[in-house]
Amino acid sequence: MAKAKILVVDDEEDIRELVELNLSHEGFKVISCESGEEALEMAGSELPDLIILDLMLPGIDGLEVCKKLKGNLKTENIPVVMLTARGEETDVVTGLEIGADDYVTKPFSGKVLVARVRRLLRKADVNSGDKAVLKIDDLIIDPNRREVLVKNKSAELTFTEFNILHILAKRPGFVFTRYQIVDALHGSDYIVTERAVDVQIVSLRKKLGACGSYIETVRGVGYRFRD
Amino acid sequence: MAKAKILVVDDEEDIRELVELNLSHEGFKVISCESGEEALEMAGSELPDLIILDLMLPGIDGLEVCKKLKGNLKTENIPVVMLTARGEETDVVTGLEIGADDYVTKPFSGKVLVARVRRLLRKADVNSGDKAVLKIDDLIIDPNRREVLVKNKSAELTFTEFNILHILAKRPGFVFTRYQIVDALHGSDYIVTERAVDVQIVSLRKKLGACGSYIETVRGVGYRFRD
DNA sequence: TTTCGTGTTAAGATTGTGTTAATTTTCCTC
DNA sequence: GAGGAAAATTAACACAATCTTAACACGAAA
Repeated sequence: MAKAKILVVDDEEDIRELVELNLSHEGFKVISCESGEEALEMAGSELPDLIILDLMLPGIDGLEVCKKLKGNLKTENIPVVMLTARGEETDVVTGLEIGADDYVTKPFSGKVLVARVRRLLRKADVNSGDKAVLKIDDLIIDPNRREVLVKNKSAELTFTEFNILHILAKRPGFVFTRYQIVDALHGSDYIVTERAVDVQIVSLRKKLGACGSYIETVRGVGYRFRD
Repeated sequence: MAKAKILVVDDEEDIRELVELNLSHEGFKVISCESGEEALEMAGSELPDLIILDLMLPGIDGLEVCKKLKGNLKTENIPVVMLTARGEETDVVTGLEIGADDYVTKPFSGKVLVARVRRLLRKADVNSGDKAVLKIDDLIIDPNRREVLVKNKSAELTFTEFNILHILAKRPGFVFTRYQIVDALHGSDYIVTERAVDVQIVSLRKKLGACGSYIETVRGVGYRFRD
């Protein structure tokens, strides 16, 4: 997976920095915040690949944040690691019931934390089902290689082009509005013109050559991959 | 989605106008009021698609309004965006607990606000449950694909044709006046001749071929989908 | 710096939608 | 039934909305 983005939520600066240091040292992209509210907001807008969540937070506490995350379609699949102090085991149980995916008790070693994170990311990666190779007639889309073959010849797509194609092709026939596409690409409240999508579609079709027509425009709505 | 109606509640005229300007510029229909009491009244009578609610209001404050909205069957599903000044974070927490769907802190950029509004509307749209596939004998209507099959052959409907068919078919036997149809398509106060609907119906029937007769005209009233 | 990816803007092409008006159908009354 | 009025259908046209495309701007990476 391309450098995973991890959201760290803790109100104690020491701990937050410790966690950040460990993770970024291992090549993860780290974003962070101090409160539950911010966490919910950032989870929705940044769509991190994993969230490390302290149990004790001012305002909405970790349990509540977790519950909300798991209750939201958009964030429900983001793995959550709970950070707890020893002696809060009761809450840990509750956390797991609520849908946290793992927990680490303070004090913890950086290595342990990183190992847990890696494990969860691998799991999520496998479960995401986004790695299946799609074959549609002369078109082969391989998410693992990030490679697209048209009549067995490689089409050099850019990052965004590939993602759009993948999004559409995963659900053939299903219509996506331009904003749904933008949402899937970047988080929500990523601000662009609808035309930006059109432009990508144009060059995507061009690069797909004969298979370009697989991408249909649905006037007044958006785009879809031919079924 | 037909032009969404948005209720803006703020006692400061500047802010209200700023919000209104941004939203109407983006094609939303905007209604507004200055107090919590009016907000509750208008929410009930106008049933907006979304409400933007300032936290600080004279009389009933934003939190209270939100709570009442979410506690009322009729309005509980209307998404609420809270407007707060920086430093009112504590209230934001409460706001989210109470059921506000998002919040934007002042000062805010118009683009961010619009992006948030769009996101919530999309979410509401997806959750609205209007995505069920309808099957009536040889006719299959799939809102996700925006596709209509007549005897398993795709009928290429335009945006409006599809919407009209969907509106009628969702309630077989139920008669819709031409104006009800227009209202459902575009908001109310969209000005057209009744004949405009007739024209759409004609080409709709033509494209539906054998299934065209499923759409019955009810003389002097409007149209209905055969039961 | 140069190149490449991405987003914006605006002009042009295409398709969709609404109006008008002539024509046909329906239904009511005689 | 026949006549007539009201309503619905239909086709032709105008214009409006939406999509496409090209040219440009900007920032990040090479």
